[in-house]
Amino acid sequence: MLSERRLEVLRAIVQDYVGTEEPVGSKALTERHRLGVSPATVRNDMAVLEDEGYIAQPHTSAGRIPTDKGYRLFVDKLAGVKPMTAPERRAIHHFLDGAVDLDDVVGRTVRLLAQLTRQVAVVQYPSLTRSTVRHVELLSLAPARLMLVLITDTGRVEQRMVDCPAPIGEVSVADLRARLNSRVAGRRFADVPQLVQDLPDAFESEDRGTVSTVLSTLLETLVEETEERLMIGGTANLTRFGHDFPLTIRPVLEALEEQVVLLKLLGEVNDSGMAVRIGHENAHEGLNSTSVVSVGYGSGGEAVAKLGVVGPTRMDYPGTMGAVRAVARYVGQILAES
Amino acid sequence: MLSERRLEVLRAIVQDYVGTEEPVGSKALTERHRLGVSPATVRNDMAVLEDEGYIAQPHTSAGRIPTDKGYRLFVDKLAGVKPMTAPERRAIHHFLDGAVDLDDVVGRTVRLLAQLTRQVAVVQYPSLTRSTVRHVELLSLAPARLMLVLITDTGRVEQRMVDCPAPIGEVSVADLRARLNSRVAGRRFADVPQLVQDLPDAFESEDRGTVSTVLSTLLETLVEETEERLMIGGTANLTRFGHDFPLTIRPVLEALEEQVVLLKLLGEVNDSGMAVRIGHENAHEGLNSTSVVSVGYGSGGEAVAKLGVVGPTRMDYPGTMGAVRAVARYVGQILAES
DNA sequence: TGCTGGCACTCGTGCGCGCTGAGTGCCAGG
DNA sequence: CCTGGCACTCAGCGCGCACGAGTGCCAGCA
Repeated sequence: MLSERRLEVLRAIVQDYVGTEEPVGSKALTERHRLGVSPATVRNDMAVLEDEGYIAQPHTSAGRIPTDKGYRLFVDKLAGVKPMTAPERRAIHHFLDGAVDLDDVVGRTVRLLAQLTRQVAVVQYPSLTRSTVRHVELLSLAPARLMLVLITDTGRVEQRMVDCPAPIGEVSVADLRARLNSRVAGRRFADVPQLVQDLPDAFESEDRGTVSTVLSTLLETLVEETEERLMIGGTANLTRFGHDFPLTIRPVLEALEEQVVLLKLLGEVNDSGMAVRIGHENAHEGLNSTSVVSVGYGSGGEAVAKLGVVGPTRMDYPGTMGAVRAVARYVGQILAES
Repeated sequence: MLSERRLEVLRAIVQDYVGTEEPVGSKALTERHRLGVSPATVRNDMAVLEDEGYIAQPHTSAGRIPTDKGYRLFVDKLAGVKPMTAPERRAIHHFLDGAVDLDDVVGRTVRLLAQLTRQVAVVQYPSLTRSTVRHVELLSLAPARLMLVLITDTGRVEQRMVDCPAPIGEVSVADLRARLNSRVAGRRFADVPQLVQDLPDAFESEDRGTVSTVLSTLLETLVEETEERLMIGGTANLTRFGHDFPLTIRPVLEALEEQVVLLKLLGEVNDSGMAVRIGHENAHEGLNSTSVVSVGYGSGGEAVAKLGVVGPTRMDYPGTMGAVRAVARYVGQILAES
C-alpha cells in the first residue's frame, strides 16, 4: 500500500500533467504544490510509483507522466466528481430548454456536452426496449399497403411500410388499430411480443394473414431498433489531442464512425453509476489512447439510454465527470416533462 | 486565351499533383506525359500559366501547384465526369439495397459516399418544402394535449406536441383529422398554409382555439424543418488531408459541425446540375482549403434534397464527380420505390 | 528509519552550419 | 517558336555541439 504522501505526489503529477501536457519533474512538483518535502524525497517517491506502474517516463531524463494504471488510481481514490458551479448549471438549463423534439434534445445535448468538456460527445437515443409505448398508429395508404407508426414515451417515432398479403378494409384496420393500442399502450416494449401474440385469432380468416404481417413488422421494428442510433459531436476537439497528430487522431475518428463500437463502449456502463474507462481498458484498440466517461440517463428513475464523452487519457476527470453527470440529469428531466 | 499545349500542361500539372501531393516540376512533367516538347518549353509555359494565376510555386525553386483558379479551369474545360465502372455501380446498388427506413437510407448513403470518394460525405435529408404530404395524424394523449404527426412521401416523419387552450373531444379530433387529411394529403408542403387557412371556420367556437393552435403548430413544423437535418460521415478521411495537420483540419471539423454552414454550402447548388466549389469560392473561411462537390437528388424528376462531399482542393475531380452523381441517382431511385 | 543536499550522468531539444539536388529563369542558337 | 546550356536559389537533411531539465545514487543528519 502506498503511503499518504506518495498518493499525494501521484495526484500532483496527474493534475500538473493534465494542466501542462508536459512530463512533470520532481523540482517543478515541489514548486507548484506544498508537499512539504524536498525534490530529492519526491524523486524517491516517484521511483517507487514507477516501480508500481503508476507513472512512467517517456525517455530517460524526462519528467514522469501517469500511466493508465495511475489514472485509474487517481479516479478511484484521489479525485471526486467536481460539481458544476451555479452559472454552469444555469447555462445547461438555458441551453437545453426550448428543444422542440427528440432530435433537437439529443442534438443540443451533444453540442452542450462537447462544449462543456471540450471533448467529443456521444449521446445515445433513448432505447426502445426499455421505453414504453405511447401509441401505435396504422394508416392504410393503398388497399394492400399499410404504414405502421410507433410512438414512444420518450417522443421517439418509428415508422415502417407493411405490404399486406391481401387487401384489408378500413374497418378492419380501425379495429386492429384499436385492439393494438388497448393492449400495448403504456406497456414496456419488452413486453409487447407476448401481449400481441394471440391477436390474429380475433380476426376473420381473410384478414388474419395481414394482421400477422403487421405484428411481425412491429416485432421486427423492436428488434432492429434495439441496435440503437447515436449522435456524436465536438470532433473538432480532437485537434487538441496532442502534437503527434495523424497517428493519434485517425483511429479515433474511425472508431467514432463505427456505431457498433460506440454502442458497445457505452453499453459497458452498468445501469446506474458513472463509468470511466481509461486507455487500454477500452476493448477497441483505436481508443487505446483515449478515456471514455459515460453514464446512463432516463426519463424516470430508470436509465433508458447512455451518454458520454471521449477524450485523451490526459483529461480533467473530476470536471468531465461532473459535466457528464449534470447533463445526464437534466436531459432526464427534459424527457420526463415532454 | 491559352494555347492548346498550355492547357495540356495545366491538365498534366493538376493530374500529377493530385496523384503525388507534391509540387510538380518541368522535368517530371515531360517524363510522365508525352507532351512532345522539352522541359525548357514547358518552363516557359509554366511561367505564363503562373502569370495568369493558374498555378503557383510554394517557394522559389520548387515545382508548381495549381491555384483555385487553375482547378476551376481544369474542372470547367479540361476534365469530364468519370463514369463509374460496372463493378462500382454494382457495389453501389448492393450497398444501398435493403435499407429499412429513411434514416437507414441516408446512413448508408453517407457511408457509401465516404468510402467511394475517400472524403467527407454530407447528405441532406429530403426537404419538407418540396415534398408532399402523405398523411397527417392527430392523437389525443390527454384531454387538452394532442400529438401531431406528419408523414411525407419520402418517408420522413415529424411529430410535435400540441397543448390545447381548451379540452377537445375525441369526435372533434377525428373530424379535424379527417378534414386536415382531405385538404392536404398529396399536396406539396409549400401549398399547405393556404389550404388550411379557413379550417377553423368549420368548427364550433369552443374548439376553434384548439384548431388554430394545431394549425399553427403544423405550419411552424414546416418552417422549422425547412432548416434541414443532415448526416455527415467519413471524417476520418480528413486525416489524409496534408502534412501540416492541426491547422488544416481544425477549421474543417468545426465547419462540419455547424449545420447551418453546411446547409448553405449545399444550398448553393442550382437545382439540376452538379456544383463544384473550389477553395476560396466557399464563403465559409474554414473551408477555404477544401472543395465541395454537390448535387441534388430526388424521388421523382425533381430534386428534394442535396448531397455531396468535402475534400481537399487537391482532389480527383472527375472521379469524385462521377461517384457523387452515381450515388445521387441511385438514392433517387430508392426513394421513388419506397 | 526517513529526509535532505550534493553531485555526476543521461539524453532530448534547439541551433547553426554546410551540402545536395530539384527546380527555376534567362539566353543564345537552331 | 523551340531547345540545350548555365548560373542561381533555396528547402530539406544530416551533423555536431552546447544547454539544461531531470534523474539516480550517496553520504550525512534528525
